[in-house]
Amino acid sequence: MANGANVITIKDIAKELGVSINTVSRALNNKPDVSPITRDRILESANRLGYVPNTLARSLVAGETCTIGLICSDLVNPFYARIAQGVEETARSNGYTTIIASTNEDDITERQAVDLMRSKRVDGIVISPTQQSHDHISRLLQDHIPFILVNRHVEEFQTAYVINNNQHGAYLAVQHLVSLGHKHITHITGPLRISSVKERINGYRQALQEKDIPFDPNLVIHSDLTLECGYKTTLKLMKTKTPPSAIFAYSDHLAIGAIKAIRELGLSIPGDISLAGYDDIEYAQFLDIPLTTVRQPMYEIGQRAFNHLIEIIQLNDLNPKKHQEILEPELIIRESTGRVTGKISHFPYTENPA
Amino acid sequence: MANGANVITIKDIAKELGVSINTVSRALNNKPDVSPITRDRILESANRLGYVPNTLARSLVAGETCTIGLICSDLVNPFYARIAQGVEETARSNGYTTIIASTNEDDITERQAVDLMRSKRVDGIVISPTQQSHDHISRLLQDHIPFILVNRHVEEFQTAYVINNNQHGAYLAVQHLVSLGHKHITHITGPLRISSVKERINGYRQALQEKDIPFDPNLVIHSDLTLECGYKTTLKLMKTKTPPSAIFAYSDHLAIGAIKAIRELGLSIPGDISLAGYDDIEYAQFLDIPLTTVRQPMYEIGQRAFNHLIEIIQLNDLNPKKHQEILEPELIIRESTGRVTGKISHFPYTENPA
DNA sequence: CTGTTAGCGCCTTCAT
DNA sequence: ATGAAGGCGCTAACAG
Repeated sequence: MANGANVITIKDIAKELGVSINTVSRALNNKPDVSPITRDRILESANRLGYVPNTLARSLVAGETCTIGLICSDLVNPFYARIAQGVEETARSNGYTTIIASTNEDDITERQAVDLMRSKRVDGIVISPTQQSHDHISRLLQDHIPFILVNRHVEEFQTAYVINNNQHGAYLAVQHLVSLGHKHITHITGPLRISSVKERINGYRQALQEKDIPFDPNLVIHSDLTLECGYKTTLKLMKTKTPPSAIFAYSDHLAIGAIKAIRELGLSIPGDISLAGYDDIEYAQFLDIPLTTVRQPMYEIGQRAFNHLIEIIQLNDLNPKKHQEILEPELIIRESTGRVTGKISHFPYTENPA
Repeated sequence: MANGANVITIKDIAKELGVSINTVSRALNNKPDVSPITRDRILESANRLGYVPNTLARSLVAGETCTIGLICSDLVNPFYARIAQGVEETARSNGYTTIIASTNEDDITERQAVDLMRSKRVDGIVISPTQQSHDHISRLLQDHIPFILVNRHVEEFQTAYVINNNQHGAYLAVQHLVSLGHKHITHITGPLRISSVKERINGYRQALQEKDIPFDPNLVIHSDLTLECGYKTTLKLMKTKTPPSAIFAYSDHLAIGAIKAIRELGLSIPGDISLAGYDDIEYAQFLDIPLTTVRQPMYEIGQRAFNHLIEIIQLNDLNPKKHQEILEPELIIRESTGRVTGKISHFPYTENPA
């Protein structure tokens, strides 16, 4: 654009044809009040010269960009990629363009991304927030910028969101492990500031409680939500004196890291240790050991997030409660979970009953 | 933006402070000729009101957007996701924003994406082309819009590109299979219009030729480049009278589909059949059977593509030859390939020597 | 049916 | 050091 690019404008067309620029504008926008002959000449000319409308100028006057922003932590993570796909495809089929920004779970990057989106005057934003701070969220709220949260929600404010029922999903996974006889179940998860982390811990506790298994806070390990951290955490965990007989990982990504560690230690899944994940990313079924996991509908989350957002934008709907949606997850039992064998595990609870 | 969003402009700041709008503009852009006191007042006001500059307006006058476009087939595919990450992170650290569009390997969508980018007046475009048609590419060329191809290149034109040495990569993989005793090697690949498909076939032939194994065109199967197609193609292939003893898949994604099929048929890898992929996506090492594959540096491809593009943009460099780069791939041997066993394979070549 | 005028938000050039 | 004028490309409102 800055270069010597051949970018032609309606002015060029107008000049060539000896008409006024807004006759050109009207013809190009299929507005009435243009004679068929003139219209044809203009269309022909535009086509021949390779006219491409300048969206910047158009948006500047229209006051809308038909563009939405999507802010999430990591597009290389298939989980977010799938949500992004849901948002993008739905947006596109509704005439909207999506701008995506990755934050790498970094607060500053997230705030910059929000500013970027705002400076580009997107009509609305979909955010999967890092939840390290939230004044940029509250600013969106007070400036009446349409936005919706996905995966996570900020308890401090009433906002629109689309999440899955994290507590119930975690409950299903842990209940499954418990039903296989596991009592010593470690939950590897992320930072406690994240709403879904909290909710899944609640589900974990709920499932234990139901079977009168005491809750041991030491069994909840807070790492970072990366494959690498899943690997390191599991490695350390399995080398302790009392390794668990089962692991419930916050995400499939974390679980994949766990698989790597378990394999490296020469242990077998589920023979030595059972493993369950969360999300059901596409690769979960192709893994070393097909992974038992809790499926959440990523694509649909993206899709519905956009649908809510578009309503907020177009109806200028300021009541967030109408746009808070919780989708139900589903337990997918594959081969990474099995009956407790006690091969490597010590059972402190039964040995030293509370 | 269309809604009642509180979006404030330099005009608002000017009005509040009783100064002219371009004093505000100068202060906000750290230009000289503003008294310290005025500058402070303006900055304070901007900050307090939550001023966010309007990039649309700024770009309109500046004639550049500091935005680039990235067009590729599928962001959910970790291969493209990784390239996208390379582009996006490099762009961001250079002050550029990236707009991404997925084409699903569809020609019309690709052309629409190009038009979208052009209408948004991106400063340049990175494209992994579908190669079904190329007049949109030639239009970029004749309109002097800076762009660079990745992964694939269009032979018809001299353009900038960053690709990997596909022929050599394929050669390495097939040479490896041949060295394990395989003679009946099927190559599952994509449509012949794609440059990398052609080049990898050449590498496949080269490796066979070197060991005087006759080339049988029937062993090159053209499917689509999706996991699903890899699955279906392999299923059909393994049910024929003369299934191969090894498969070289165009991509890891295709190979994962093949794994699914092979597993479903109750066959073992590499016991019954050896399998090699291409790309080395992150999951390749965590698969059912860790996959032997040809690693190409996806992140670096994205990174270098941006670096070339920025040169083309800033130096208005119209000599594409300086921006044609071929990166070297690397064979990664894992567990999905092994010595030929002849368990399920018939060897038409040795049985019926040519 | 067509042209003129004005303005979206911002920046550049030239006066003051 | 500051303001006024003009224009980026486009569209809306009005005039002819």
